[in-house]
Amino acid sequence: MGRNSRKEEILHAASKVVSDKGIFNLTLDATAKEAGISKGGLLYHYPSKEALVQGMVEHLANNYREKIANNAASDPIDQGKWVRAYVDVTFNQAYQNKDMHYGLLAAKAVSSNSLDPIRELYSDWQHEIEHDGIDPIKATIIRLATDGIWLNELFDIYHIEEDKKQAVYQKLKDWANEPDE
Amino acid sequence: MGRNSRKEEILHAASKVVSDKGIFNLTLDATAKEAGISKGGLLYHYPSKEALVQGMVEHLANNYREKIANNAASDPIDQGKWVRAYVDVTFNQAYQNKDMHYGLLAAKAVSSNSLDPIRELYSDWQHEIEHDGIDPIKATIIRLATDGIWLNELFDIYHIEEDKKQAVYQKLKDWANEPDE
DNA sequence: GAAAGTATACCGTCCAGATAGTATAGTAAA
DNA sequence: TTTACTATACTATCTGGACGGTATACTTTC
Repeated sequence: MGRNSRKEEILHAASKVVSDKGIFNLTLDATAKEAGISKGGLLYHYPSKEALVQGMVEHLANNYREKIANNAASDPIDQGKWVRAYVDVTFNQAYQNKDMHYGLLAAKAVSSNSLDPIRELYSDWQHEIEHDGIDPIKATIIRLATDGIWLNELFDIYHIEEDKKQAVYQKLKDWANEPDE
Repeated sequence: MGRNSRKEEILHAASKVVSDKGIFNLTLDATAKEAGISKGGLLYHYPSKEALVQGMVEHLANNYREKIANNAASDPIDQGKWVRAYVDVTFNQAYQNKDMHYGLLAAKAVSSNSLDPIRELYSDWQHEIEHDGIDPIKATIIRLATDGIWLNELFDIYHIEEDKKQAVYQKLKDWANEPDE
């Protein structure tokens, strides 16, 4: 733990700064203060602001990829397993460390390449989802609707009510269980 | 035209700066240069950066609201007209001045209240969509999937291919035409 | 086993450059 | 004469990041 968790603490602190104060206030000073270390210490771990944001994105991408892969692997039914995994993890697990999503906001703000790991991730998932044994367009719509929820929340445009969210979740999962039409 | 279009030109220039150089480079200098006016002239129209961003968001919200309201009003069939209007406009019209969406990015970066007009807009639409004569959960999913497309593009996470986009569009419209289940 | 060296993990200060916003003097046109 | 600007100069503040130092633990060498 000791060795690695320090860097994670910093990433978490950076996310919190973005979440609390917005992207423009994601500064090295603020991050260091939030993480309880000095600016010098922060720069020891992440030698530039860009490296810090890169770290946020990579951490997020790795976590997410692993979760969904595990979920898909443990699904007893082959047909639709990737779609279900995507829906399940995004609805139920990703919200627990939602603050990590703020890494995306930061990445979008800092530079365009820093989003590369995310683009690759979604490109891979899209491929799995389209070859998942269910109608690829329907599968894509399920994916897009799922994205719609978390992107709306991330952007602070529309926050779906909990009961409505559950109803949407159920319907999307039902669709993911129907065979090819 | 003369009086009002100057302000619009400035808003457009600001969007272009965000689109080309990212949120962090949306500066007053860069916006003025892009709009072909002096910094003093820019500040004459928008006395602060926040006012500029506010202008971007309000202009975007007004345009969007009007387009969808018109589309819904001219739909011969009552049932599902708001859902269809939302899907139609977002898929077909909003992409033409896509750069305006960058106002959202800027607003998200600058301050949280500047997104208020957008939040109100979406809150109103969500209400219409849920009372549109079709299953409200299904209607919400259609809305979310539509959001998924443009938010993914705005965020630069996933760009759907044109033919796939058309197929999704068709299926969503079909669903919006089916009666209540 | 002491001395010397090396790696890791920080701290705190300093500075150049960028930026928002102000001020001001002047211009053109309606 | 008011409106709609241009052009330039200036201030105050913030920020990234470089840098020099410190503390500790481990390793090598004699």
